[in-house]
Amino acid sequence: MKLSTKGRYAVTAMFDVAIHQTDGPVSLSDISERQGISLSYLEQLFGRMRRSGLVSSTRGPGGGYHLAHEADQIAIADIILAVDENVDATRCGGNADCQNQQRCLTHELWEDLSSQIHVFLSKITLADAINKQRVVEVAERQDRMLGNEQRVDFQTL
Amino acid sequence: MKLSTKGRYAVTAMFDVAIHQTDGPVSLSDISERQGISLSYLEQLFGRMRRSGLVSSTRGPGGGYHLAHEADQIAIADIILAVDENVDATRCGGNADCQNQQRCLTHELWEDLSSQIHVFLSKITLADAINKQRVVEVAERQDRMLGNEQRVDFQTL
DNA sequence: CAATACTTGATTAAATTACTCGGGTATTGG
DNA sequence: CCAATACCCGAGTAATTTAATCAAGTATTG
Repeated sequence: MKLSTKGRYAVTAMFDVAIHQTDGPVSLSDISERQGISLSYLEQLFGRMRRSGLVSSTRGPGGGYHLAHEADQIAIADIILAVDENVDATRCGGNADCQNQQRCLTHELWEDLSSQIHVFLSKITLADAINKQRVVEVAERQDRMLGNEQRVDFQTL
Repeated sequence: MKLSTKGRYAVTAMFDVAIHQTDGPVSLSDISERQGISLSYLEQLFGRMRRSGLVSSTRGPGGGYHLAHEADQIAIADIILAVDENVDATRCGGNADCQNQQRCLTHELWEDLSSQIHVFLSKITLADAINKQRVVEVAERQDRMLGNEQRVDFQTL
C-alpha cells in the first residue's frame, strides 16, 4: 500500500466521475478542466483503472467514462492499488531463507502495518467519501474504540 | 500524509533502535548493516528525526541514537511526518478564493480522507507495532466496528 | 591523541511522477 | 458518408523525489 500524489489524482478523478455520471458518460477533457489534471495523464490513470475493472468507457462523441460498479461498491483502496503498479517486492525474497533475522523481523512488522492501512482504506468506499458525513461518523466511532489511551502528543509537549 | 518507501525506511530504522537500545545507544552503522540501508541515507533520516525530537544522540565511541520517549509514546504517524517534508500545499491556496468549486470539493474530500489515515497512524505506536499482537487486536476491533457491510471485492468476482 | 560516531552540506545517480507528442480506433450527428 | 469527438496506446521527456555518495567537520571516549 502506497499513498502518493498519483493515488490522490486517481481518487480525485473518480470522485469527479461519481459526481457527474448522472448526466451520462464523463469525458476526460471535462475532468481535466474541472480538476486541473493533464489530459494525457488522466488517460494513463484511466487506462489502468479500466483494466482493473473500476470504470467502463463509451467511445465517440458524447462518450466518456462511468463507474463499472455502484459508488458504494468501489473502495478507495481499489483505486489506489489500480494506479500504482509495484505490489511491493521489498521483502527478503518471499519465503526464501533470509540470512538476516533482524531484517526479516522489521520487514514483517512493516507488512503488518501496511496491510492494516489497506484494510482501513478497503472499508471506505467512494460513496462514503462523497457522502462525507459518513466518513466523519466512521472516524469518530473508531476514535472511541481505539482512543482513550491519553497518549501524549509531542507537538504539545 | 504520504506513505512512501522513505517513511518505511524511517519506521524500520526506528523499530531497530527500539529493539536494540536496551544495550545502550544504537549506532547508525549497526542499523545500516542489520537493515540494509545506506549509512548516509540513515544520517539524513535521523537528522530529521532528531530535529523532530523523536530520538536523541550520543557522540563518540559507543555512541549512537536512542528513543527520546518511551516506545509507547511514539506514533507511527510521528515518524512518517518527521521524514517527509512537504506538508501538502496542493490545496487551491488555503482560504484564498478558488474559482473552481468542483475542484475545491474534491480537494476537501481528499483532505478528509488523508486526515483519517493520519488519525489511524497516530493511534498505532512503535510499541504496538513491535508488540505485533496488539496491532492485530486493534485491527480486529476496528474490523468489527466498521465492517459487516459485506462489500463485494472486485478481485473475487 | 587516535579511533569512533554523530553532524552538516553539497553533489549525484536512480527511480518515480507528471506530462507531452503522435499516432491510432470506435462512434456519433449532421 | 464523413468529420468531429473521445477513447486508446506507446514512446519519449521534464521535473521531482528518493537514495546514495563524498567530503568535510565536531564531540567523546579509552
